[in-house]
Amino acid sequence: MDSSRPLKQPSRPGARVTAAMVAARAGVSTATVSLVANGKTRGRVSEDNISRVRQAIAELGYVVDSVGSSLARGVSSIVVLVAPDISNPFFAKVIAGVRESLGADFQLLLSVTEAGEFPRADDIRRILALRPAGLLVDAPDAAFLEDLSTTGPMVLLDAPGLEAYAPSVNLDVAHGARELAAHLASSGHRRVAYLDSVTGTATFAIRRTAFLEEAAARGVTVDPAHQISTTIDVGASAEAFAAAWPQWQQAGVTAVVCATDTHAYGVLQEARVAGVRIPDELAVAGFDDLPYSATSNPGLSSVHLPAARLGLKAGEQLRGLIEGRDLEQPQLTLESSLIVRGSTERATAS
Amino acid sequence: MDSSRPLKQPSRPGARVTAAMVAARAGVSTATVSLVANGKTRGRVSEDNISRVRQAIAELGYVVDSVGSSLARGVSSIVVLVAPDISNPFFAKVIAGVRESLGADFQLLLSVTEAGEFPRADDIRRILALRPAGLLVDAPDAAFLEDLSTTGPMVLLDAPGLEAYAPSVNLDVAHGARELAAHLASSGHRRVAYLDSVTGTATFAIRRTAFLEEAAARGVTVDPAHQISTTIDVGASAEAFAAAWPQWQQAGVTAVVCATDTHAYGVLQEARVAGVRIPDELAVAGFDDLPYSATSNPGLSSVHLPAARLGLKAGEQLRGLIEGRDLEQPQLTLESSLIVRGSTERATAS
DNA sequence: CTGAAAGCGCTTACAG
DNA sequence: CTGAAAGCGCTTACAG
Repeated sequence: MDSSRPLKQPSRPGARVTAAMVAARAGVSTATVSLVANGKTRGRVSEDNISRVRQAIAELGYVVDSVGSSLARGVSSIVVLVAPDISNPFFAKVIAGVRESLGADFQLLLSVTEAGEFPRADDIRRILALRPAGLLVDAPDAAFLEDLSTTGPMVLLDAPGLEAYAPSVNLDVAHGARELAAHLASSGHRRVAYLDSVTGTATFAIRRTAFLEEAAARGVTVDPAHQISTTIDVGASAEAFAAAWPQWQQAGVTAVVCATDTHAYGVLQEARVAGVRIPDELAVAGFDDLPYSATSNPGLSSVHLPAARLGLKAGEQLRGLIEGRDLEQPQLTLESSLIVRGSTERATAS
Repeated sequence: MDSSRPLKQPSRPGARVTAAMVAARAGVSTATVSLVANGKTRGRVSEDNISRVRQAIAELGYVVDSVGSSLARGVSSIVVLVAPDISNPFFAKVIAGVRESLGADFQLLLSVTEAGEFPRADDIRRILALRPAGLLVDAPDAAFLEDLSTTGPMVLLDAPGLEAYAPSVNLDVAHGARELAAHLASSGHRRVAYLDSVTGTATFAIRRTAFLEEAAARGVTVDPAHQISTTIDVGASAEAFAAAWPQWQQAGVTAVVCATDTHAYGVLQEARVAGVRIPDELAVAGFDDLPYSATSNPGLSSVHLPAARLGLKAGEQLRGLIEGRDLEQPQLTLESSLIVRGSTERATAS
């Protein structure tokens, strides 16, 4: 009599609906409710009870409590994404890809640390205490993976050279780097500078090494004195370029390759201030192909990396592991390739 | 005898260390372990037992299992951030701010939906089933908040007009919008177009309304026929501008205001293609002041919004609620202001 | 100050 | 097909 509110509104707010309440309403045990709620009725629950329970669930607005469920099962439905830096548009895309592949069955928990730094053993413990269904680890170093020593499902993203630790999805940045070297060489550049990222992530070493090798093979000189590095930050990069440019210019440098587009934006910005004409006086290129590289003036030549696909594939692989499937290809590599824009297209291509 | 491995390495990997194991080692009950692990020993545990337990915890590498803990307490240590779109550099900064204020005590769970869409009742239930310690909701609509009807701690971000639902942190976008109108008026513009976002988020309505009002007050005409809208996407915006420009030009439009910098990038891009000189032929401005707005050529005039502070403040407020404190100021508003750059700085300022 | 015990909500052998 | 019961790991009155 005191339940004057319409039943459509699933229970009064605040009062948690439990399996016991559903069981009582449907006239069955909580075991049966659990079976129905989890779709494990196959040959274990009568049609009659299935529909009773379904109705009770609908009427009460019951949702399986994931804390209780996780405790009983031993794992939660949480997938943890460990990443060193998310204030990066590239990373936003990776996340979007992960979300897409994970779907509604898993919740994505972000474990972020200071830009460029990696979680310590402490943080890891706290994460593992959540009993995640799986782990996605972006751009880790070996030390971190040693620390981790988890036995659960795990997939690495952008972790070249660490394939021994877990199934991985990597980017073939070397390919794009070589294309870039070839492009600059064929445009007539003979002396090139390299603006690297200070982050010790493996991908940056590969970008640089592949570029330097191909450049050397094509007769392009990248003097060690013309290789500098800064944090991934427009301002820091602009400053570093401003400081280095006079020497570079004097040494006959006509192009600068940046480890990320973000670095390149700094160069573009400072070049404008300093009156350096791009691309005629200096060609500039980056990696990542962020959305704004198509918009800057001139457009920024950049090695395109499939961020969303990286996240998508990693999520798919992880799902496979969580569901206990054998992965057909534990190691995936996604292509990269150079997008040429105005920042390297000289009128005087050789 | 069979434990030949060094004890420093906290237990053998894979074997979960429980409070019972710690209790056994320290020669106390699990109740005491719990008290020590949670720092609730004040007048309840002897110094002696405290140090025994601490030592056992260290030796075994015990970490409180958060699933068990959450079930017993009734809430988890998870803070859920509900947001309509994260593939947006603006949002990456908001997240960084949230992380900073939340610290190590809480885990940040991202609940993302399709760009521009909001979670349905279904998704909400699944989130609430995690028993979050608190909710952070970015740019919600009233319908969503009605659905939510949660009683737990919740803080809204960028939710102007919805202060009745929960403590909020908002951005004073109207202020920047008015500054922008004043700036364009004083630069001599008399006919201006407006490129809006199709997302029905309140902030966009406020940006537009405030701009239109101030423009009108200053004798600047924004013909309804010159107000169009697209998704927040460089390409979509570029296309829309390409289609609209001939008419705008004919009608004497000399400036276009974009609801976001992302829209503005599309305009800049297309303007270059179409040979429209910026700012002389057309002035362009946006909102958000994304990092690349300082770098584009010309630099993009934009209303700066403090993204990181938005996340930071919201996180702080939420912590307050979770800890049961009364908020001194349940409603916070952060300033916005116009940053003038080359895209609106005509040589011929009146 | 301390520990035995109940309970959080669920899942899963197990016996019927 | 069904339900009583044990158990997941922890926290918190409660009695001592």
